[in-house]
Amino acid sequence: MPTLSEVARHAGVTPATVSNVLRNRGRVGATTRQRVLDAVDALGYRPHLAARALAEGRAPTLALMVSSIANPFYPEFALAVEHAARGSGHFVIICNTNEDPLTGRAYLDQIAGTLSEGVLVTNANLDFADLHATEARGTPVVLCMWERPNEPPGLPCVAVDFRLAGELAGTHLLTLGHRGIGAIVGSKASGIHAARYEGFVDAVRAAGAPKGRVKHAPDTIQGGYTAARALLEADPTLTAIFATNDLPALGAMHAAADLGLNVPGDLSVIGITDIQLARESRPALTTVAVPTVEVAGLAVSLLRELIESSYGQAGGQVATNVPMRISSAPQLVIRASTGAPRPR
Amino acid sequence: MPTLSEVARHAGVTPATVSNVLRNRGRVGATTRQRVLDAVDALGYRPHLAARALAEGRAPTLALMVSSIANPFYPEFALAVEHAARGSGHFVIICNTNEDPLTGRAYLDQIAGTLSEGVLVTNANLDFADLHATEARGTPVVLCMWERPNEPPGLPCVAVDFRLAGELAGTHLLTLGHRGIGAIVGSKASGIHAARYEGFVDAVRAAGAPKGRVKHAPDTIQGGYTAARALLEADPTLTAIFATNDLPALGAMHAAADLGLNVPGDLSVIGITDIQLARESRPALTTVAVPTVEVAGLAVSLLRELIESSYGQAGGQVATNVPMRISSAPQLVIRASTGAPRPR
DNA sequence: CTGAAAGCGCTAACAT
DNA sequence: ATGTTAGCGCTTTCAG
Repeated sequence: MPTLSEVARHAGVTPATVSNVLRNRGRVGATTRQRVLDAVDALGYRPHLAARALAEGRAPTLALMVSSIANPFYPEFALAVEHAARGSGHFVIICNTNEDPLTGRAYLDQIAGTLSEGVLVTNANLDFADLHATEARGTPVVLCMWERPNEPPGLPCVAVDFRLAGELAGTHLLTLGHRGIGAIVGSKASGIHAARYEGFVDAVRAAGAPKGRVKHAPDTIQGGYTAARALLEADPTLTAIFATNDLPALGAMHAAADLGLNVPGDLSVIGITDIQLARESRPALTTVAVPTVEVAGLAVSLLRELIESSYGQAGGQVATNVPMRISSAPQLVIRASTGAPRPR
Repeated sequence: MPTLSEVARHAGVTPATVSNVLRNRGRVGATTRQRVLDAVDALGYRPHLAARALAEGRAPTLALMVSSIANPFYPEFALAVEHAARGSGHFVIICNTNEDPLTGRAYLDQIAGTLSEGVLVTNANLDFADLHATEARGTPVVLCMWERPNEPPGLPCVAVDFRLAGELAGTHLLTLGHRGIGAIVGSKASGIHAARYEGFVDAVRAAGAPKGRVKHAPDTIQGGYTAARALLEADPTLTAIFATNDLPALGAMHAAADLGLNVPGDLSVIGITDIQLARESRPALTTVAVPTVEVAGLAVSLLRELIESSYGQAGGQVATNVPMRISSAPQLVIRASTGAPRPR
């Protein structure tokens, strides 16, 4: 691998000049520039990113913390993040925490500030203290999916109004005429889906409808399946199920199938997020769509801003107030899994 | 962020000594070592990975080239790769090529050898010439899912006997009694699923069964859906569908549902790979499982070996013969989407 | 067993 | 418009 100096020698100039033409800095004569450019591709020169990172004091990567990329929401989000990141010349390192705060901390300790100049956090079950620590050490952090626009966390974030998402789902079901509605809410350790459920409950209460049954479940198809069966067996009069995420909603549809229930004839099912699979399930899942791509874009651009401004600052303590971006509102997407309850 | 020298100063030793204790190199006195260790965590020191990479002449990351991480197979594979990579202290950078060779090349040009010391390639539709070029520049490359153990590519790889996978699928259907079988084969530009289809055809031919219809389709649920409908409409007597991948197989099941066909009563469906979704579909998909985790492990360890040995070599030209690892055989996993054909 | 010194490949003032 | 000079933070001979 040829180095900058080799290119310089080959072109009969100094390394500084080569560096300048490569990054369009100090003005360089048109003829010299051409000579350098020729040398560059004569030798097949590629800048050494690690060397550059060291010299610039900044790394060309962003770390994306996810609990497990096997959950289909994350790949979709990761794709959008990568797209946005490339726009600013960043590569993205995927950090699977497997829901383990220690793994998360290990990642943060190792790469934050040394290999990545910024950290994007999805619901990866990380320790907030660790996040604050990495921020204090000078590496900006942004939370990608904060669920409560009205209750900012202590960290920069992009928020999505998930309470509204829950409300929209509830209202849709109510409007259709459902009164017996079961709810499957993601447990995720820290009751992370609480806002979604609150929105749902508010909608139901506003309609003066009887509050239905609730069951907590892991954020998986299987989790939703089990929860739905339990719900339906405990109360066979339920005509609809609301899940705080698409995966459990999909599981609920499977449960219905196994119970001989037709969706949406006998049971309506609605989720939240609108992952790819929601479009591809049979019947297609009605859900409340979260603007995933937009959120990824907002998160990356907020992170970039924080990164830029952090290089102005002295130590690590950056901004005075913690910034929050709010995504556009979640939107109800009516597909085939919901319909009017039919008298049984 | 404290540096090595600061730690050294704090501990009253020189940087060299700190480096030594941190990496257990030159022998260091127990007492000095302790002093250093204390300084390290008194200051909260973290090694600067970019600096280390530069000094060592090697980077702590591996690049994983995928066509699009949105295809559910890749996240599963990526997870396994990351797990294996962490075992050797590597982070993994996800490179989505979106099937575009130019994007792939851009990634290779930028990170291979400067930010990543090795490249893992899945069916990302890259230009082989580019791959050879990065290899020639000294960065090892390994193909993760070569489909023909008997026809090694010119690159190091881990091969899976996909011909056998196709054969297993075909045999299963034949054994069940099917005679009218439709096939959906992934197009993927370069007819990448040819081996799978050949195996299937061989099985069918060996049984003296009439060769059924074939339809090419993209490797998606939608692609399988469309292809299956076409197949079924063209020949309603088909009692089974073989798809060269799980996603199209899932699509075929949806098509069956929309056509009012019961699976497996009216139509049996089988795929290849055994992605997570295959287990979670209704009915659960019968498929031929590929040892994904094993493949990821083999790929990473082969890559590691190539990396180590490449540091011995002078320029870039490494081994004399191109290594190939072969995974254990694909295995039929019978679930609920296949059964005996019922007379219609 | 520990220190001194050179340098990885690049950037960034500052000179010229 | 180009060259000089210092490093970035770490590793690594080679001395002591």
